[in-house]
Amino acid sequence: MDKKNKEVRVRFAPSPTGYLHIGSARTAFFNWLYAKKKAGQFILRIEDTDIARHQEETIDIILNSLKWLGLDWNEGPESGGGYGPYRQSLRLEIYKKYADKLIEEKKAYRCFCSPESLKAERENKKDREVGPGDGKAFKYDRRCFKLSQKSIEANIESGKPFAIRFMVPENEVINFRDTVYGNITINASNIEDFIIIRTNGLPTYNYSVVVDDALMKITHVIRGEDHLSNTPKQILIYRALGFDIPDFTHLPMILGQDGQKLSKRHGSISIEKYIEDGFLKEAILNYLALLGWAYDEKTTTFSIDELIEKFELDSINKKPAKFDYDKLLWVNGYYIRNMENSVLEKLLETQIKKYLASREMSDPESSPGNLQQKIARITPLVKERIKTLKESINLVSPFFIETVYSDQSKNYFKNKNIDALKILNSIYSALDEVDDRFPAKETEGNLRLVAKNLNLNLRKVAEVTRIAIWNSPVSPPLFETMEILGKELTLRRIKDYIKIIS
RNA sequence: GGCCUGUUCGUCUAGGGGUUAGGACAGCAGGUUUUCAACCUGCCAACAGGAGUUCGAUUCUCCUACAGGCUACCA
Repeated sequence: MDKKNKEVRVRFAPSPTGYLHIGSARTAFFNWLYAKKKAGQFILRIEDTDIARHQEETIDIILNSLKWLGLDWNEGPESGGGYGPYRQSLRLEIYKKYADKLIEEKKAYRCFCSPESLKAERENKKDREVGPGDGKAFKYDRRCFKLSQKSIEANIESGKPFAIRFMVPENEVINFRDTVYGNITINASNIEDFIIIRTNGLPTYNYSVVVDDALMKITHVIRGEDHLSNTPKQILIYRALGFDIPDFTHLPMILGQDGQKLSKRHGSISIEKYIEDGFLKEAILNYLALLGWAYDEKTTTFSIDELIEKFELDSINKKPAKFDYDKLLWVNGYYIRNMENSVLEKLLETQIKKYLASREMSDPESSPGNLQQKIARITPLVKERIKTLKESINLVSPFFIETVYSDQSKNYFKNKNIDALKILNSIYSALDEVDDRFPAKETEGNLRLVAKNLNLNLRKVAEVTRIAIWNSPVSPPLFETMEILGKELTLRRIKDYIKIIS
């Protein structure tokens, strides 16, 4: 069939060694975007062939992070599909079958050498090369390929463990075109006979990935740049097995601010952590899209639909990108600011409930319905002031918990040339005159009057009030805040604070 | 060591044989303002270095430097 008309099938193939890494999330996202753009299929496959590092429970974490990001897949371990199973640990028979075929065709062979002895040889070679050396890396000398049929059988008979090595053709040139990196040519003589099936019967990455991608009819392999150097090996396998070779697209790495591969010491690298810290999936995805890709010279924010429309694999650039947390924060704030209030309310509600639960309290004075209403009134006040959902707690907690004045608040006016006590007494009476609904307009009007009478600017009066009712020099807009707090609470706090500084 | 790849403001990037090298984040300054934000205005700031090709190179070629990846019975 014409390649152009073939249905696009892409895949994301994480190995369950921890959590969904921010870099893997980008890889998944670019695959997903491409599938959506081409109305193709997005396949999820779990590469769990490394027993030592494999952790069963992390599969769920990864799947949940993908779901949270909205990167839904058409075929995968849970959903199934026509090309399963979608976990490599369940496909061992398949790998074995093709390995046997390769052995039969003399394109692979059993290797009885022990890993330990080979490792020793390798080290040895390295030591000897402290001088100019011969310019060649250690390459397995194929000694097990040269074994006679008889000794092979004897070895098998005696139960001697073996791995299976791929027989790399000599003097073969491998040439492929990467969507991002362009034409890559390397000579097979630089590649040693690498292992495709380990002694324990499990396949290695470079082999299983080919078998799976081919059998799952993957048309476009989109993955991290760390696999670019592995691609020639894989192409050799495709050729040996007579499989169609897919298109390759390698994505530049994501690095930490120090230019090193993004790792734990750079801070948050798992999607989970970003969820917990109050990031929005739209913001994360938008930011990730901009790491290594740009649409034009100015656009920095894209909805998912716009990305699907505008995203192109061949405009991805080659340079590794440093992860800029500040820019992510900005993007997140942008999305919060531009969000429907009703949507933000729900998110804030979850956040606030979690916070209250962590303090083992429910909203002290409101029923659940009241809590919702209260949050609905608070939302527009904080919308432009937060960069993450989690951050909202700092700004909003005095709405929900009793104030315990900090030392900073208690001493706030000590060395300032302000008669806070006098001002507060005036404020108290001025506010007491406002009716019980405590509308912002009226409280503001009254406080302006106080300012005028005391010959102060509103700024000073607001400052004093803010410390008293909010226990902080920073708050949401003061008069709206008092309105939501209500007359009773507001006045009570002012009274409390007066007592403290008296 | 070998092989592969890359290098535009601090960061993400646009651009591309002749441009005041553009935008965004961050930073700085100002405006607005009841604080903090948001918003508006302005400023700072880049083609790694050296050769070559060319009338002209940041753009093309080569070399160097630096960085990353692979070179595993990790993925």
